[in-house]
Amino acid sequence: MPMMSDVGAVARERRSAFDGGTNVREVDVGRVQNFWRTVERVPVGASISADPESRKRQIVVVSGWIAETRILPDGRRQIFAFLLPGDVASVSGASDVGSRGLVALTNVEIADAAALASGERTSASIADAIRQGEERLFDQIVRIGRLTAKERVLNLLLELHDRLEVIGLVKAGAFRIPLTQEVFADCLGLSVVHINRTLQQLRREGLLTVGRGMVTLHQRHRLAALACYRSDSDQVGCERRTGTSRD
Amino acid sequence: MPMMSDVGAVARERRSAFDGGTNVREVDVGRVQNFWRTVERVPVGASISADPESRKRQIVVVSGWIAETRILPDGRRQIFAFLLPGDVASVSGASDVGSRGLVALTNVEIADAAALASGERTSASIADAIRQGEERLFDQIVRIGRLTAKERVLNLLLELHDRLEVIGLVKAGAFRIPLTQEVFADCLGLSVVHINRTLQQLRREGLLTVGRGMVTLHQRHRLAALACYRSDSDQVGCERRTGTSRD
DNA sequence: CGAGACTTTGACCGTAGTCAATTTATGTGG
DNA sequence: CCACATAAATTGACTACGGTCAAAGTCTCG
Repeated sequence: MPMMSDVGAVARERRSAFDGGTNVREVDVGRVQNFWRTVERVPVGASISADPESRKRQIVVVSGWIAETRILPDGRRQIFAFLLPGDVASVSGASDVGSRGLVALTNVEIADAAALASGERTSASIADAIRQGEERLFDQIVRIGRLTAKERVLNLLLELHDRLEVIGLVKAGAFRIPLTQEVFADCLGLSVVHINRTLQQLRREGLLTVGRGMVTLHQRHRLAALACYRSDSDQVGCERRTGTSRD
Repeated sequence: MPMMSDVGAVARERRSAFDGGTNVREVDVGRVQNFWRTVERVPVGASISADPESRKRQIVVVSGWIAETRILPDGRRQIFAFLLPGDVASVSGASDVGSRGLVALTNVEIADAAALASGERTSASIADAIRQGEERLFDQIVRIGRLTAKERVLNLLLELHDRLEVIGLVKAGAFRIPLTQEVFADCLGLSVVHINRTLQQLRREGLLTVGRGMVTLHQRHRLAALACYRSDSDQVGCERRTGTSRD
């Protein structure tokens, strides 16, 4: 039985992402309409690059999942982060080997961040989204630099859970992740096989339920401790750290 | 015979860091004087935190090395980046477990970035320094996420070499690194023992010379390929990627 | 010269990777 | 609605890169 999949069927997350995602409410109607005019659709698997003329540009994810990646000349791939509805990212021109690139993991809708940044409240929330994105890079570094495979998987799932919850994409503790185990592996610096085995172990331990693109985390609090997970500001405890660890 | 050490004797890098480091020349005298007035000394080992009142602040490294780190509740440590003369970083209040903190790896001199950001040229170069710092975070993620121990060490050394060269701290291909093998390990997500063995291997292969806080990289071009190193914009080739690799 | 901080080494272990084959979706055309 | 092709998830066997422990060996410096 498959665990995750659905790399393309989850794109209709919903338009209302911004109602809860970034704090963009209370913007006057004119600007909102102008904003929606810039929305653009990107199909699964497509890479998002800036128009040839316009050097750089910042986009806001309206719906769908995007992966920020880099491909090494020998084929190895590293995914830096996942962009969810409400997230902001800057797009560079080239998406070739060696540089950073954005790839749509599902059908995606993106819009121009500039079109939103008209009011001070909106531009402030955009700046905030960017800051959070940077903050997550540090978590990512800790994850692949100092956590074990099990901790990495849990930690990432916890982060995704919390981020999705904020934008209302978690129902009854469960949420969709349109991620292939391979994508997971490339994000966490592990091999697909090992990701697979780690997930199974976590399932056997009853820590989570995963399959068909859906994930449910059980015992959130305990998981946070197990994965050295720190939700945004508060930091949680973390087990082990003495000699060999089995478990 | 020791390889690296000198965790504290290398702080007098030189005042002229900015002459070549960031593009801050041609600023009027008044501002420069005002800037130097904000310079502050930090002793080796001390952690740099923002004053209790002033929430956040940005600093510019004038001389010495700083490590941007995070300590996990169980003691594991991850170093995100090394800050060299000319680099800019934002300091948060707390430097406790779980959050990001700056630690002086040598005696350090730092100044207020704000004091520099008066002219448009200066503030532009500061923004540039920040952007480069962010860019390096991605390299760091690739390093610990997808490179082997040997590649990580070489890659980091190459980066440090290039950064130090720009600010004139490389003489005859050699440069000082006031880094303990332990610091190296915590940055690259490896154990001290393995860092030690990797360095020895690299030495035996004649790829580099290291000891007494000095490092010299031999065959730069070949190293870049071996370590998947991409100097700033251009990307270099990368070997291996098929089955077991000995070497 | 002794204490403490670093670097080295050796022995041994285990987490995670590689290969390759199998099973299970998912999707498409008839 | 079924056969087949393809993508994704699993498994088993075996390997190796990197970690842990612990005991030297070196430096540095007061």
